[in-house]
Amino acid sequence: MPRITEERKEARRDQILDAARACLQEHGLEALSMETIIARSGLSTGAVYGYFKGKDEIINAAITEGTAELAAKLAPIIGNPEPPAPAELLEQVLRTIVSFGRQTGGIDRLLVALHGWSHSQSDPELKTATGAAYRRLRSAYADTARRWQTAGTIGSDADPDSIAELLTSITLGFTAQRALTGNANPHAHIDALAALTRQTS
Amino acid sequence: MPRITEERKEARRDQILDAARACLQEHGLEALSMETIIARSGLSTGAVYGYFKGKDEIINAAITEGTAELAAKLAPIIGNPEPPAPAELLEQVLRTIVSFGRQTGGIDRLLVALHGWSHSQSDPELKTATGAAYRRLRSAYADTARRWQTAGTIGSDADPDSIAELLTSITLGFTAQRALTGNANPHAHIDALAALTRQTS
Amino acid sequence: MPRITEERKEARRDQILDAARACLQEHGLEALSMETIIARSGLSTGAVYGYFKGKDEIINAAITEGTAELAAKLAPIIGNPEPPAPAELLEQVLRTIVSFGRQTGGIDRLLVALHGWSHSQSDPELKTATGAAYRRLRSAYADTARRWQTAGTIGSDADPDSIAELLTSITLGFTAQRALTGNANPHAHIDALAALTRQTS
Amino acid sequence: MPRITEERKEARRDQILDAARACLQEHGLEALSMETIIARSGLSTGAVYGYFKGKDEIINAAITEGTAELAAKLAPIIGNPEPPAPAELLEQVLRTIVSFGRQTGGIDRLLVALHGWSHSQSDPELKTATGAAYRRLRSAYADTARRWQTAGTIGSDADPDSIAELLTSITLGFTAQRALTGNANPHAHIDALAALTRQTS
DNA sequence: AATGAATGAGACTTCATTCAT
DNA sequence: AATGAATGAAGTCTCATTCAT
Repeated sequence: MPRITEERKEARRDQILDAARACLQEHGLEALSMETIIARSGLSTGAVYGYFKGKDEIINAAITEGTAELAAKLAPIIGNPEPPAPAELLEQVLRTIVSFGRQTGGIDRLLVALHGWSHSQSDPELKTATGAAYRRLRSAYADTARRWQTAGTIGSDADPDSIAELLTSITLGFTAQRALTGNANPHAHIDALAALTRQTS
Repeated sequence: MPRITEERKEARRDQILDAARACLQEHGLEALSMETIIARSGLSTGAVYGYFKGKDEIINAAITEGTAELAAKLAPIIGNPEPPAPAELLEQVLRTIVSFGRQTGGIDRLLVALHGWSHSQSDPELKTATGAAYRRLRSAYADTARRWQTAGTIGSDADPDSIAELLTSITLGFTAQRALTGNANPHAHIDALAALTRQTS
Repeated sequence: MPRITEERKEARRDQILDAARACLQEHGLEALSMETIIARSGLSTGAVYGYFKGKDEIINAAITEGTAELAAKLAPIIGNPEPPAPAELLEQVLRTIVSFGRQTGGIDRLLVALHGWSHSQSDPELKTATGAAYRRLRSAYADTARRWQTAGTIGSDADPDSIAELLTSITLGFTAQRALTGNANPHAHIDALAALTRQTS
Repeated sequence: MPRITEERKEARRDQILDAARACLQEHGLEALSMETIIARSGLSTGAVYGYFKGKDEIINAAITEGTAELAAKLAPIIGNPEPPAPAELLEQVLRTIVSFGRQTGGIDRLLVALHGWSHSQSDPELKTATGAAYRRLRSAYADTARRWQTAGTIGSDADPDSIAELLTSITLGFTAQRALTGNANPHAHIDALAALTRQTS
C-alpha cells in the first residue's frame, strides 16, 4: 500500500523529465547541471534522487521518452494500412514533426532530439535505444513502401528498403535543418519532391 | 620572418583540434575535458592555452573548422556551373560525405558534426557560424536548381528554394541516419529518388 | 499493564541493536548508515526513531551493551571469591572471550568491541562508559590479586594494582590480536606465562 | 626534470598525512571529513587530490605509515640479537610505545593506531597490511624467544610461538589500556610479571 | 616561451532526520 | 502508533584555468 499514488509518482517523474528537457535546451549537454534541473523541477534534491538513480538516468530517460513520444505521434501516419501518396504522407509526417516541436510551453522538443543524437554517440545504452527507435521508423517506412507497391502507387521493381532510407533521411534532415537554420517548411519539401518527380516528363 | 615557426604554429593548432575532435568522439560533449584534450594533443597545459583562450574556443574551432572542411569538399560539386542530373549530383554529394566520415585515423568526423549540431543550440557564437554554413549549403543548392531550370532539367515553375530545402534535408538526414543507425547508403537514396520519380508514369 | 507490549518493545530494541552490530561489522564505523541498519532491522524508519533518538544513540547502545554483556560473562570468573591460580583464571577468561566472539550468527561481537575502542576516542559519552567498564574490569582483577595474596598464591609484597594492569592488558591484547591477526590461542598464553614463570628457576 | 623537488613532494605528503592523523584523533573515523583534513593540511583541495587518489588512500596511508613507524622504533629492541631478560625487554618495548604516543605536537599516535584496528576490519587492503604488520611483530618476538632458549634464559621446552603470542597480547593490550582507561604503566607491567613469576617459589 | 603544480568554485550525490498521511 | 517520502545540509571529488619557476 503505497503512501503516494502511482499517478502522483508518474506526475513527479514527468515533472523532473520536463525540467531536464527545459535545461537541456537552455544550457546544452555540456553545461547541464543537476542543480538546475532540480531547481526547475520544484522538488528537493533528495526527492529527485528518489525517482532517478543519477544524472545519466535522467538525461537518458528525457531523451528516450521524448523520442518515444514523437514516434508514437508518427506511428498512425507511417503505419497507416492504406497509405496516401508519398507526397501526402510525407507532408503529414513533417507537419506532425513541426507541431511536436512547438508542443509544451517554452521547450522545443525537437532541439532535445538533436542533443539526443549527440549524446547517444558516447552513451552505449542510449545509442542502442536511439538506434533501435530510428531503425523502427525506417522499418515502418519500408512496410509503407510495400503497401504502395501493392497498390501500384510505385513500381514493383523499386526497393522498399531504399525508399525507407530516403524517407528516413528526409525526416531526420528536416528536423536538423529546422533546428540549425531556423526554418524548413513541410510544403516546400513536398513541392520539391513533386518538381523532381516531374523532371523526366 | 621565422617561417618554420609559423608553420609549426599551424601544425600545433591542428594537433590540438584533432585531439579535441578525437576526445569529442570518444567521450561526448558532456564528458569532454581539457585534461583529456591536452593529454591527447601531446602538448603541455600551458602550451595549449597559448594557442586557444579556453575550452569553448577549442570546441568551437574544432567544430567550425570541421564543418568548413566538409563544405570545402562539397563546394565544387554543389557549385558546379554545369551540374549533372539531380540524382547524379546527389550521389556525388553523399559519396563525398561518406568518404569525409572515413577520413582520418580513428576519428569519424561526421560524428563530430552531430556534436556540433547539439552544441550550437546553446552556444550563440557557434549557432551563428553553423547556421550560416548550412544556409550557404542550401543557397548553393538553390543556385544549382536554377541552373537545372535554365538547362531544362526541371520545370521552370518549380521553386529553386524549395528544391534546395529538400536537398539540404536529404544531405543532413543522410549524415544523421548514418551516425544513428550505422548505415545509410548513397546508392539507395538515388534509387529511391528514381523510384518515386517513376511513380506517376 | 500491556505486558506483551513491553516485551515486544525490548525485542524490537534488541532487533535494532543486533542490526547495528551486524552493519558495524560489515561496513565499519565510517560507512555505517541508518539506512542499512533500518533495512537490516526489518523495521520502518519511523519505528526505529521511536526507539532511539538517533544514530549516535544506537551506536553507543550497541557498543555499550555489547561491552556490558561480555563484562557480565566475565564477572563470575574474575569476581570469583575463591579464585583459582592465575594461569587457570586467565585461561577461563580467555576461553570466555573466544566463546563470546563466536556467539550470535554471523556477528563476531569481539570485532564490534574494537570499533567501540575506536569510536570512544571521539565520543565523550562513550569514552566515559567504555573507560569505566574497563576500569571496573581492572578493579575486579585487583580484588582477585588481593585474594591471591591472602591465599598466599602470590607474594604479599606484590602490587595488586600492577597485577591487575598486566592482566587487563593481556585480556584486551588477546582480543586485539585475535581480531587483527586472526589467531590467538588461550592455551598458548597460559603456557607462555608458565614458561616465563619458570625462567628464574 | 620535475618542477618540484622530490623532497618537497615528500614533505607535502607528510603534511597531509599528519593533518589526517590529527583529524582522525579529533573527530574519529566516523566524522572524519576531507574538508577538515584539507583545511588542516594548509593545502588546497586540488593539491591534496594531486597527492592522493581519495579519502581512503589518505586514511590507509596515515594508518599504515603510522604503524610502520612504530614498528621501525620497536625493531631494534625486539630484533636485538642479544636480547636482555624478558622483563627488561618488555619494559623497553612499553617505554618506546609510551614515547611514541607522546611524539608529535598534539597528536597521540597511539590513538590513531586504535582507529586503524577498527578501520582495518572493513577495509580489506588495510586489513592485509595491518595483519601482516602485527604478525611480523609476533614473529620477531618468536625469534627473540628462541634466542632466550639458546641463552638458557628460558627453558628449552617452552614454545617460542606461544611466548610470542603472549608478548604480542601484552604489547597490544598495553596500547589499548592506555587509550581506553587513560593510564597503563610500563613498570607496573614488569613488576606484575615478576610477581607472577615469583608465585611458585 | 614553456611547463605543470596549484587553485578553488562548483559538480554530483548521500544520508540523518522529519512529518504529513 | 506506524509509515516511508521528502528534505537539504554536507560530503567527496573534478576540472578549467592561472602563474611561479
